[in-house]
Amino acid sequence: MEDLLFDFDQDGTADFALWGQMDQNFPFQSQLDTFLLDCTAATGQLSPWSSFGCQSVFPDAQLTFTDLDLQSPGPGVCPGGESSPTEESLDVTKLSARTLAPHQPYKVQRHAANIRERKRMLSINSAFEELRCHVPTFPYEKRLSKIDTLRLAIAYIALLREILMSGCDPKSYVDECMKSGYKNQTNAIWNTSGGLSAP
DNA sequence: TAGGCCATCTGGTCCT
DNA sequence: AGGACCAGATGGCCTA
Repeated sequence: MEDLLFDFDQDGTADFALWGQMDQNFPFQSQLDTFLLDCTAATGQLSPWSSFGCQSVFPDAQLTFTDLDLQSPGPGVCPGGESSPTEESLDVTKLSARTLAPHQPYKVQRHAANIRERKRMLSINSAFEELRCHVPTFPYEKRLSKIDTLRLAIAYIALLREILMSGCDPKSYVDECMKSGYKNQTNAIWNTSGGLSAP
């Protein structure tokens, strides 16, 4: 599923679509993401190229938050289903004044580590979003998955490299690809989710 | 309903 | 010692 085939013969507009921007279907994540991105940026852990502006929401969350009794009892176990991030954010807000239970140092450390990990993943995700904005897609395509984003980026870079090496006008090069059937030197395929075939 | 994708938690390892 | 990074496990959501 989710096959993205950059068929240069698709229609007469394909060559321009290649250079255009981009994913129109991108739903700018959830309120939570925005919320936590705010927090992340406030703590200076956002990826350096991110352009998200933000305010600190609970910058000291690592130090203040948690009702340890509400923590999940084990890996992946969340009471009442996965506690939605929004719910957790609310909990954090509600509980921010609480102090950490001194007799549960492991849980405190573990929870702090969880928060750091979440922030780290958010910074990775923001980098993926940034990358998605630089990988050409057709407007009607749905949002690229992470793996598709990486694969398309690889293929796109390969194409750009070939254009540079060729010294041709980019549009002429693409036109030539369309006529002859595109196959680049690295055998990268403009096809996602099916996997890039190795050279 | 199965499979894909994703977020989150967790424990281990490495680095500073 | 504490933080960053990583991979495995788990569960939720979405789509064909």
